[in-house]
Amino acid sequence: MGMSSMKVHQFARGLWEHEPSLTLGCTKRLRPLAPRLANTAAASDTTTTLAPFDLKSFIRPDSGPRKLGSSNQLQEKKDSPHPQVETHPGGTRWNPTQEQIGILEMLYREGMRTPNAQQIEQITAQLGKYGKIEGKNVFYWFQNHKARERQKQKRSSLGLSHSPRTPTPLGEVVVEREEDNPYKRKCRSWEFDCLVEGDHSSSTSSVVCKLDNDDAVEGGRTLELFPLHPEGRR
Amino acid sequence: MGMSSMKVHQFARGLWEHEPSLTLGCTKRLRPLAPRLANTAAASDTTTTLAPFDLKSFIRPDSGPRKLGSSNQLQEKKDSPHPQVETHPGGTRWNPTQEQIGILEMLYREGMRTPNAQQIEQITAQLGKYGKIEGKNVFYWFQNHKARERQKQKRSSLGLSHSPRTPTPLGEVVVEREEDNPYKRKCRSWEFDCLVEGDHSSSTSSVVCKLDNDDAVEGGRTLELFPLHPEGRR
DNA sequence: GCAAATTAATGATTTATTCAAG
DNA sequence: CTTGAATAAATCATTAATTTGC
Repeated sequence: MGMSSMKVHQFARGLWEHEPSLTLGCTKRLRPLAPRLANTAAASDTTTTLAPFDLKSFIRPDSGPRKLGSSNQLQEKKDSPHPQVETHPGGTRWNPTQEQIGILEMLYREGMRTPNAQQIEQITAQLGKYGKIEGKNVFYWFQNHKARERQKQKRSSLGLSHSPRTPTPLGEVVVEREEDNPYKRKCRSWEFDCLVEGDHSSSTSSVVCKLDNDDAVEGGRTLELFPLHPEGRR
Repeated sequence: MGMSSMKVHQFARGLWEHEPSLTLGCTKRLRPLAPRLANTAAASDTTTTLAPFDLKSFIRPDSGPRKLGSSNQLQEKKDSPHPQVETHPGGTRWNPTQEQIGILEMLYREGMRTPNAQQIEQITAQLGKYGKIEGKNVFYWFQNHKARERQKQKRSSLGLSHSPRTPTPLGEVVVEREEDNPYKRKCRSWEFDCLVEGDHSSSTSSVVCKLDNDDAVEGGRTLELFPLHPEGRR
């Protein structure tokens, strides 16, 4: 209701009041700064139980366990009474199986370099049959593999240092210079198959990702998405 | 269970066997302008309960399910009698409002540098009251802002005298050497509030993100997630 | 005054670098 | 050492402010 919107406004106003300098900031943008209005966005907050938006929680997330040499201002408290982020089961880092690696390498050989969200989704689903895996693993794998192939190439061109290892996929083709693309970009907004549904009361908006997969992965596998452009850039 | 794995196995094997023919050596994709709309993996079949995992669709994304404005020159501008861009009027990139910028800058000043997923979620929810925004926008904003502030600083230190016009907020805290952290990493897997549910028949696994937000923004707002570690690194 | 051309700023992606687990 | 994970740097792409010509 109006109440809630008021809340937000209050919050915002509070912020600004809190920072006198902010006014400066507002007029600071030299060039592209238009007296743009917030548009109707505000209107949209019709009935809402506004979220807390607790600044403190932002600045000093409970998750800030150890702070290395931060030494920044903002004292922190090292509490962690509520591990809100349940340490996901599975523990550490992804350890790909042979099958997974095989598929990934094949895809790479085929030319895949930066799969988009949709593709990653599918790949992940398939590789999941061979072992626990998440989208980010696929995402990172391609990034790392690409970068390291390039590195390897560069290195080999320089001084051929012994490269004893490498379970070389026999018959592997040298992937020479498969890159250096003209770099054409599309810059489109990413797209995922996400639906937004207004829902019951919920002080904060929560994101729920539902993956309707066939097999029952151990209930509760988290699925992460990430920023990816829809079409492979190239 | 065994069933599905077997199937996958088949699939995988198929891929490998396919490999030779797929060598895209010849299919130079200088221009991914794929006329072929074969899209839809969705359309595909369902012949098997197993997902398609169509390699072709991977290599040749065509991902533009819809709205893919195709890429470039080439016959674009095709009408669209229905200006009904289901994409929001802003269609393209995020254009922050003053309020949004103000809040973000404040948070930055407060010391926030790399908000974690949870934080971003909250920030996004709040900023959403002032205008359309997605998590990735917040994520990028912090990255860009941080990088550009650093850039600015470096430049000013190198160049001539210290910037005379610094609108330095009186008594404002020094921007501190907020960088060059010892780089301590936590290496945790990102976490978002995602749930996985096995679901009804569906040839392909699809991801559905449900945001139970209050305001009903034009139905169908896409929500993207991104890779973020749960706790701010530092 | 308005609209095309120019330009500054900045949003969005990719690449390079780095840290740390095994 | 190898490589998964994460961030920072570099780069591209698009928008809005400004300029220019009428």
